[in-house]
Amino acid sequence: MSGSTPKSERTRARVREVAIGLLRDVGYERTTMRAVAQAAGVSTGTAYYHFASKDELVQELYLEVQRDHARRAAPVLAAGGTLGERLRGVWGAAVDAFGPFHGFGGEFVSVAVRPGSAASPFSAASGPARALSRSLFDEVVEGATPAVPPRLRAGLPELLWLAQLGITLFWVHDTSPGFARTRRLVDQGSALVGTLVRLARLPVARGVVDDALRLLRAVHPVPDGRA
Amino acid sequence: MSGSTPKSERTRARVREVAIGLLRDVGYERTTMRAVAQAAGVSTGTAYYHFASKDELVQELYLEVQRDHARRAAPVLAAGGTLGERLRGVWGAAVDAFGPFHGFGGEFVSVAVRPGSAASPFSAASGPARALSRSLFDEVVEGATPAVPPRLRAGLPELLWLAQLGITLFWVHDTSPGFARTRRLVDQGSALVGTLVRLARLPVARGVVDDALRLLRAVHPVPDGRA
DNA sequence: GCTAATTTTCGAACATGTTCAGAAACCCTC
DNA sequence: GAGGGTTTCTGAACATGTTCGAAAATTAGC
Repeated sequence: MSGSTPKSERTRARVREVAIGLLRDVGYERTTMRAVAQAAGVSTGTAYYHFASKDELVQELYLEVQRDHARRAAPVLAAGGTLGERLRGVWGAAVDAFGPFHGFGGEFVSVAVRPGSAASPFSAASGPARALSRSLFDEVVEGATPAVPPRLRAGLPELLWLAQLGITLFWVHDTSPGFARTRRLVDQGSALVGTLVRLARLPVARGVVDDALRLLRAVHPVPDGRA
Repeated sequence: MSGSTPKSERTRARVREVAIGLLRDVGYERTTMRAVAQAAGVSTGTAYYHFASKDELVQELYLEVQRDHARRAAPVLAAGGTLGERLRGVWGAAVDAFGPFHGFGGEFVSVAVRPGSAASPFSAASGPARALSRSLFDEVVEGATPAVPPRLRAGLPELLWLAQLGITLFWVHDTSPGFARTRRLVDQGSALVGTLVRLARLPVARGVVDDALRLLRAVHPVPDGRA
């Protein structure tokens, strides 16, 4: 709340940065709390004073990566284009942003998927990170040309965000050089979504689309709460 | 290879059973290796002699649960019915079989999703468990009336299996009483799949279906290998 | 400026997963 | 049944995430 930066904030920031650097360089397992504390020049107790758990430190890394993703996706979102093209750009930017962490991706995903974990994309703690990530897909849908049918506007971004989680899970297990298989998934998947949304305009599809939307609503009652 | 049962097998089986019981009753975290060993009447070292890690013990539990799932799904698969009905039955049986573990589901999923983990559904170690689970969806598709279009037979079971992973992930985070939301997801999701497969017969859908099948092939080059 | 409260830091302590050097039990050969 | 080799078992030891009571530093009140 105050204007100046109290000392405690500086210690916290230092621990945060050291932790992110270590996680980036040596992965989840080999980044011990003792190593973080030592590299930050404090005791382990102090590290725990500022961050409740190791997972909370991982959460900071997530935020950093998501900011990077948003940065990389910005030009795509500003450029216009079809839904498929925009989606391809945003998903592709995600693969680019995640790249450096592939070696430890599994560890991170494992941490993220644990419901209790602060780093879970569904947890309340990662609300800001999730909102940032979600908003990218709002923009993908909003700025598409030709415009996405209004009926789909409400649910589609959420669906695309979930699809990105799936892509991430796939990427974690992808050992092909340059993540070639994940790239293919992104390219063909985004094109497929474009085609499906185009088809959704046909009268024959109305029934299925309604069913899908109802499913989405039934399953997702609280738009922004904890799940 | 021998006919009789050596003593070592008995110790191993005892550890296995105690571990499964503890995991079932008190969850992943509170099931310590020391507790398992003590309850089995051996030392911790002995437990590690028979099982390389705690995850490997969890893997044993998975196998058990999957057998239970298969048992529950059997009558559905024997009964015939439409694709949607059969799918609903098999997915519903999964929710039933998983039920007792909901409290610790997240811990288990977290373990399962770690690529290195023996318990990962994509790992070589869980090949048998995966094959068992996969085969259920082969049967779902094979026995459906009216028959599933031949073009879809190859890829659909894999897709439905993956969808079950998604449902499981959803279930883990589902805190509604009786897993009501997950049940809705299963009911409406299986119906939606039924509708989609029905629509896939229409000429207008031929393009999308081809794209989807191509995507599946491009992304999944090795049908039964490690991924 | 001094005292009391509050914030921040420390480091020892605890429980856990895992390892390992060696002891014990077992099995086979002679 | 004695000796040697293999399998099985043991429990102490290690590193790790986390907790906690107390010390130190800082701030607030007067």
